[in-house]
Amino acid sequence: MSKQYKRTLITAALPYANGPVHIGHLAGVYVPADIYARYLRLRGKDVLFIGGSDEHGIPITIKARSEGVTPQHIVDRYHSLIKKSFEEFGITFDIYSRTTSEIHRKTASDFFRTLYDRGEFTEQESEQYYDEEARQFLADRYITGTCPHCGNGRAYGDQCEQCGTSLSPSDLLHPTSTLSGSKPVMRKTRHWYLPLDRHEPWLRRWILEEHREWKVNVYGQCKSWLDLGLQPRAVSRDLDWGVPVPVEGAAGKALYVWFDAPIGYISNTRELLPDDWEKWWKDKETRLIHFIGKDNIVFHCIMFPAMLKAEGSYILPENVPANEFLNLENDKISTSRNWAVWLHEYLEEFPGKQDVLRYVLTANAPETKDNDFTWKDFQARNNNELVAVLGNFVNRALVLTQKYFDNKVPAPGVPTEYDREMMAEAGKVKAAVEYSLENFHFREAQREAMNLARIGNKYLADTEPWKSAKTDMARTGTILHLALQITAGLSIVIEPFLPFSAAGIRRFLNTGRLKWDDLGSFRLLPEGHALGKAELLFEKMEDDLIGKQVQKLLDTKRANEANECRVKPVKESVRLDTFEKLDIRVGTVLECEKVAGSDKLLRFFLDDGLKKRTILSGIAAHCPDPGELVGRQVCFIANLEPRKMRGLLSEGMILSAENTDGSFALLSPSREVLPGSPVV
RNA sequence: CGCGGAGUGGAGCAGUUGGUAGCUCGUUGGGCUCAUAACCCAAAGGUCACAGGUUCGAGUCCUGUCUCCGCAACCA
Repeated sequence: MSKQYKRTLITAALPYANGPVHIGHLAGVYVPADIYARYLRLRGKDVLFIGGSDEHGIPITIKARSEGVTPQHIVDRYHSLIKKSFEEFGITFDIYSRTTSEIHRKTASDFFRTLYDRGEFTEQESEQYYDEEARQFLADRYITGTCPHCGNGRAYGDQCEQCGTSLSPSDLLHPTSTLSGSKPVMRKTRHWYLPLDRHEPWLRRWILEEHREWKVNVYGQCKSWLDLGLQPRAVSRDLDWGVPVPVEGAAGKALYVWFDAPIGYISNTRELLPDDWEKWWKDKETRLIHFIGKDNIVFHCIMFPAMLKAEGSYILPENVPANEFLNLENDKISTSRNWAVWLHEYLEEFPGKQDVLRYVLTANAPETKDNDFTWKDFQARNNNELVAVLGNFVNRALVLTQKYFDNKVPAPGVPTEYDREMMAEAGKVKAAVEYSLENFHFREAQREAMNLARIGNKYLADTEPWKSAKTDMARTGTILHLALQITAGLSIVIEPFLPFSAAGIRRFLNTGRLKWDDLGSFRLLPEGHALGKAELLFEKMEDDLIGKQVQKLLDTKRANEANECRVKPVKESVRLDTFEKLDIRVGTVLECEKVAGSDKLLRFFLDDGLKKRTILSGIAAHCPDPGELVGRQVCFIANLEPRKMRGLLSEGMILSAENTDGSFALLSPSREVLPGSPVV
């Protein structure tokens, strides 16, 4: 597959405009896509990098409804927020548009119509639940009811999360619409389907035989779907928010968001280049690359290619480098639970530190498996790698030149054997970075780029120009000359990854933008060239700065827990005789102390009217001062089977009520009663 | 027994077609002092999730088991 292409079209998954962009989106899609685009541009290649917001679909209408605004309102808000933060973050889209644009409506509509006229769709009638109050057909997930298998009253239309069974909405016993709370009714509806089964043979050949080089997660996922057998897939919905189905008698129907969204790549190209867009989508010498996350694989590898093939005049993607997911502090990133680092907030709270986030997300990119982002790692990578290795080297080279050579590039003497070894080593960086980037190994590529700074640091440590300055200025000049050339090389090699810092180095060196092919040369800065003013490229981050971010997440977690602790549904009914088996009584606390060696356990001695009873209870975290409880009366279960914990025998269980925020309250009689009184 | 991905020194990751287990960070010791207590050198640290098998030889191939993530509702 070493085919030569004239140009590369890069697309990045369209973010869904019902929320802002977070670090997961960045690490998975936008940072790698941007690195790739910047790299190719730096090499002088013909590149187009397309992005945009995905603004249709049911979730946006639901969000709008819940906020009492129009869907347009929602997408306007998030589109502008997302667009602005991408710009500020240095994601260099050639165009960032949106699927509510007029040109998209026309492009998607025409695309559908072409396939329709050509008989590429099938039509099917089916019965679906309809919410008469919300006047909307209901997606499976928006219907809840009782699970026919386990009786869970909160099963969804597609799955019961309690017993794990897959369901279809008609299986649910008492279906309820989550939109309005009303009882949905079955209604007939008619939809258009893309018969993927018809496309299976060529998809199979195209992916499984002609694209074995795709990443294993992508290839494996595709193989799995193909082996399972593809099914016709609906491409329309009963919905008024979206591109209307351009067919007579299709009032109230819109294109399914997954049909319309990838066409957004085409519409946005068209918007940017009204007269010239076709060569990017229809010329065999264009290489199309989709950057996406793993959830999107089926759409970009199977459905969209099938659409393009059915239309007939389009090229197919050459590669789809999908990443896995990034977690945040050991937990799944979640928009609805606010468990995320939001790009727009980062930009506000860490002004001028775009490159730090870019660096960390690339260094820890989920290329082969899910990875974890932690603030501690963020801090460590900034302090130990960006500051200590890259920033420090640049600063050393510049400060030394300032000190000994009046801030001008000194004359290069004859390089020593050792100098030449270093130069050879530095020369290898270019090919290593290229190799990794061309195989979409961004993590490795960035590490290779950083190696150039490591080579520089080692060179200075080994040659010790601060020592030779005392005896041999010519030699010192040669050393610094070479160190400055490395610095200039750094401004090239880090450009795709750390564009803001690359610009900083160029400013310090008082030089313009260099070409990728200049990388490896040691003649980038002429003798006598006056340097600019040196500043620090990166600053150390102290614990309190990072601590604030960690605290912010802890607060979120707490808020979520309080939120999630809503009143639970009542358990299954029990007969009176079952209840009567329990022997609940009142006892008076005689002693109460922490159990040595345990964080959680308290040991109670109770007067239960018969004897001194020992009960262990796991509530120490809530009782800073166990001694305070002495003399209080509490309720306990007297006939619970005794159990050993930490070597001590517990004879019963003390009853307490747990509050939604996790705090608790002991149950006590409202006035004093005799120890041993039964609770009835 | 649905399908795909992942499970490698304290942390995060590489390991191309099977041939003595690498990198970054951290730790310990030493060196240097131009530099943002930064830099350089060295060392310690792994039965490559577990159990079998193929092979002269397996992290790498095969079989089974366990754990985590995802799977056409939203979501990178």
